[in-house]
Formats: sequence, C-alpha cells, structure tokens
Amino acid sequence: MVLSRTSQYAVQALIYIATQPMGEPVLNRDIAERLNVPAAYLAKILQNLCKHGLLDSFRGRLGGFCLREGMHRTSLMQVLLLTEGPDFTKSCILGLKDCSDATACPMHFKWVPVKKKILSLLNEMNLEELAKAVLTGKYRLADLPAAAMAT
Amino acid sequence: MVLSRTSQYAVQALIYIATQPMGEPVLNRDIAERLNVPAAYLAKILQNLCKHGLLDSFRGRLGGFCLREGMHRTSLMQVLLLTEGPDFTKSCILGLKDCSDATACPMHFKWVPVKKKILSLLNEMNLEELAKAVLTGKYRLADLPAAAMAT
DNA sequence: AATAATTCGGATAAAAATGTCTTTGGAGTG
DNA sequence: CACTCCAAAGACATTTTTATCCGAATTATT
Repeated sequence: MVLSRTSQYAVQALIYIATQPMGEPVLNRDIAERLNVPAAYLAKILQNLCKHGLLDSFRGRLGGFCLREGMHRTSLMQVLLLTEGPDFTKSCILGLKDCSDATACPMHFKWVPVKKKILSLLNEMNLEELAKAVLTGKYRLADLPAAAMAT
Repeated sequence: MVLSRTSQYAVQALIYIATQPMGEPVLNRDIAERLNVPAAYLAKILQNLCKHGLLDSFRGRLGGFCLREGMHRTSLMQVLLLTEGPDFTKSCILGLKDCSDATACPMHFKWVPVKKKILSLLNEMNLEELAKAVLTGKYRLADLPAAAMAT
C-alpha cells in the first residue's frame, strides 16, 4: 500500500542492526534468517545502503554490517528516500506528474493533509527509537516463521 | 507511493466517464486520449471494471463504456478494492502479514491512525463528487499533454 | 447484405521488481 | 604462506506489472 518490498526489507534490517551491540558487525545471513527474507536479495539492499553511507561493511572473518557512526538517529524518511527514490515525497495520488495547489487534481486538497501526516510520521521515527521499542519485547520485526510453531 | 498505475488509470477513467452525460457510451479511445494513457491497456482495465459491475460496455457502432446505473456514488475505496485487491486495507507498513494490536510491529500504533485517515478519505470520496469538481474547471484529471503547448 | 466502428479475448512483449547463483578478493587465523 | 570465513560485485533467472497486437464478435448505418 505504501512501501515496496525492498524498502520494507531495508527498514526491517536497519532496525534489527540497530538493536545489536554497536561496533560488532552483524552478518547478512543472520539478518536474513531473523527476518525470514531472501539472503542474497537482502545483501543487495544492504550494499546499496552502504554506498549511501548509512552502513559500514567489513569483509573477511568477523565481517558484516554495522550502522555507521551517528546514523542511529536516521529517520525512516531518510531511508525511504534512498530505497524509493527522491520522488517519494512528491507523489500525487492520481499519478499526475504536475499536481500542486496551482495545478491540482480533484483529490489534491483532500490528499495533501493526509500526505503531510504520513511524511511527518516518517520524519519523526528514527532507527534508534524503533530499535528500543523492539528491545522491550513488545514489538515484532518480522512474521513468526513456521518453525516458531515448534517451540 | 500508494497506488499502482493500474489503479490510477482506473480512477482517472471512472471520474472522466462520470463527467460525461450519463447514458451516452464513452469511447475507450477518447478516454485514453484525454488522459494521455495507453489505449489498449486502459481497455483491459475498463473490461475488468465491467466484469465487476462498475461499468456497462456496448459493442459495435455507438458502443463504448458507461457507468452502470447507481454507480455514480461508488467510493474510491470500492474501486481500489477491485484494482489493488482485497488486501488493500490490511497492510502493515513494514510488510508483516500478521500485524495487529496483539502482534504489533514497532510502527503499528503510530501507523494505524494515519492509515485510518487514508481509508476514511478514500471511503468518503465518490465518483460523482470528483466528477463535479472536475466540471468546475478548477481541477485536472491528467497532466497536460505536450500538444497542449500549441494551443 | 455489406461496411465501418467498436468492444472482447487471448497471445505476446517489454519493463521493472524481486530473487538466485557464482566468482572475486579482502581479512583474520594458524 | 596457506586456509577459511566473509562481503562485494555482477551475471542470471523468475515473477509481476505494464503495455501492445490481433482476430473475432457485435452493432448501427448504408
């Protein structure tokens, strides 16, 4: 409804990494397993986040991915601008390329306030807060795998 | 950000049909031209809306598409449930299949109120109202085609 | 009856998103 | 140095979405 799978994986992974002790690289394989997500595909996404400076990656033994220093406060919006592209915030709900107060689609004036709510929510949530919420144990980062039924 | 192209085309087309005199079939070709959208693809979408009872279609000369009687009050939500599928309203922003008050993702309690706003907006807007808005001339249904520069 | 205009239905194609595999090279360990 | 564990990088495959094409059926007009 709002985000691509790629974005969902990226956000989940970043939150998970933020829950881990900082400075200790997290394995792509572990993240993928924890989130129940295809490992190779996730690796692609994480590599992309590295390129954009959100993560650091380390090769070799004891390698893995770390949140780059200072990036714990990264907002969801900042992440989504990377994964969904820079037009993420600009969309008209009917798909018009040019839809503004001056050139409005018939939904425009009803949609804009709702969109603002969405954007401000995404702006105010950051990885650190979300990670803390997960660490309380009250929230889930991924669906329970079928295996969890066996515990 | 929220809707697939298919949904956007469907909504635009339905609003356009609703602006036309009722009872007179509207040509797929005319709609496509007006909205600047691929005609063959649009035809598929309209056929699908016929199947689901939103439109009537007429073959042959003087054929075309009409809003079915009583369907002027159709809400955007009803349209989107057809074009996006019945899970449209159920989505968790992080993509969890099972995300409820009891099994919440870390965004859940912040996201739900915003989602409610989106859904109630989509529920309260209907084709007739949107068509009226377009008929005032204050709103656009499609981007201006390049050709419009020549007028 | 012939013709022209239109939707219908199926086949096909192109593009984008998602997912997989394989090779490479860096980094620690013995 | 040789070995092993790891991510990087890129090629490849699959699936979904978007788009095109064509023949057949239908209808009004001539």
